[in-house]
Amino acid sequence: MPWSDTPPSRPLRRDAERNLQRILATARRVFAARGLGATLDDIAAAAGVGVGTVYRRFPNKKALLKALFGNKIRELVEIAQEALQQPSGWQGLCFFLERAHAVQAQDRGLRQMLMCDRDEGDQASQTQRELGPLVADLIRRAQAEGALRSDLTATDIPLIAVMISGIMDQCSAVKPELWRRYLTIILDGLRATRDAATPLTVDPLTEEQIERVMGQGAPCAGHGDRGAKTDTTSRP
Amino acid sequence: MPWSDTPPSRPLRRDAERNLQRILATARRVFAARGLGATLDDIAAAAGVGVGTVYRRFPNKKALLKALFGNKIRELVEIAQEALQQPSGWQGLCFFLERAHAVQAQDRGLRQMLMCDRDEGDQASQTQRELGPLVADLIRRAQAEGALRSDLTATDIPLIAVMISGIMDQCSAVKPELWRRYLTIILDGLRATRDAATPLTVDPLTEEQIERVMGQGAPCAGHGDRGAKTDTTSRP
DNA sequence: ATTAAGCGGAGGTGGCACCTCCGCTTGGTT
DNA sequence: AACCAAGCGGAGGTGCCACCTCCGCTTAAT
Repeated sequence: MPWSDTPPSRPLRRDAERNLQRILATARRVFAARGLGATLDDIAAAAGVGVGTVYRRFPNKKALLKALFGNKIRELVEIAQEALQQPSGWQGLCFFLERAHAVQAQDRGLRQMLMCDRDEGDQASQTQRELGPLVADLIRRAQAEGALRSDLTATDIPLIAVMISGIMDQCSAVKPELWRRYLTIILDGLRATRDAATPLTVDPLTEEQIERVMGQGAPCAGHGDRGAKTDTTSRP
Repeated sequence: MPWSDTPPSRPLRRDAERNLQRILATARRVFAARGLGATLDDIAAAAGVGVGTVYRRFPNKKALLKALFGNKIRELVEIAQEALQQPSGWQGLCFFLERAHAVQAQDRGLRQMLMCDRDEGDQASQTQRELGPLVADLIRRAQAEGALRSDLTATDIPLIAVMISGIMDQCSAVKPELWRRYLTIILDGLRATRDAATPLTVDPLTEEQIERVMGQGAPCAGHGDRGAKTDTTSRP
């Protein structure tokens, strides 16, 4: 299964198979916790194997990522399909946003994958093309009922995901479920009309927690990403 | 003024003064456009001077940043004060969120500064401590009127900023004013009750634009930040 | 017992940001 | 006009870190 899709040339030796599984499991865990920036060296160490062992199974980091995230993204399509079964369009939309973000909440690497790391023909963007029509349908239905504000479009959904992801990235270490609080607020903003606000079931961050999240020593280590050098106004 | 706060040891030579101003102006522009990750080498080149010239005026990058962002952050305090003058609490809150984010929209570096790069006693976190009570007041007033949902707290404000910043970071190159669309939605989510949804005055991204924003080749270059190596559960 | 498959992890490679240093240039002064 | 300290440029030093390779040793399988 790894190492491109060459047919099962021959079964691996038992220890090798065990190591492979260890690597996959550890990689999932590490990328989920630390994001795609985690190095294969880190993963090897965490899995208790040498780097060489990782590189024998996967020619490079990208190949490992592909192996890991291939199906994960299909999950979103399944959630959208299940959402379309919901009794009302509005419920369907809520269901989708809730579940899709719950999946992303577990996995920082997946978030980065969805936000920006796609490259051309891989499953990621392909699956996302499948997702598009389903989401458009969810929106259409909810609007037809008059429940969803009429000026919302399909392209708003990924940008809602961008907002919620921001919360997760900043806060998951301190309060992993906090994103639900803000999704509730956003959903209240999406309703065409409503009376009372939906009660927030997740408590806000305390002053002390917010200090920890925004304060000194937070991520951005070394100022992280240094901004595209290539000008952002034109594209080849 | 630069180089710590030693008294005006002696006026600079005319050409040196000109270069200093060039450096400051360019640094503002570059950090605003590319974020704090921009290098002093980049800034020097953009300003048409050598790196050495930059380092003669500022001992290191941090010093330059301090010189640039000192006042910028006070601006937010002033906005909050002006917001407290508004006729209603709700209008005040809207005014504050609108204006405060408008300032951040112009400046990616400022955003990063506010989100995470503070270190202990500098003006940034100090000013932010000033901001706290003002924001708390804005919220109290808007709730007293019954306009703002009663379960919102002061710590929600910076997290709304996190969400909106996410939009700006992803989209400012493609559609700089897009954040207003999502702020409108969030504000509609913050109202205690409402009838119709506030019309969105900013158009959504087109399919083609969203492709450009999320698609292949986006930021995250090299996967940027590689996730705290130090465990996030304890702090010394 | 034999042997190919597998293993580990030191180290090579490349890239990048921060900053220093020193020989040349130039504004200001006398 | 002549002098010289202040200023300048930018090549290059330093440190760091991620990716990946290589080869002598170990071990499962026959």
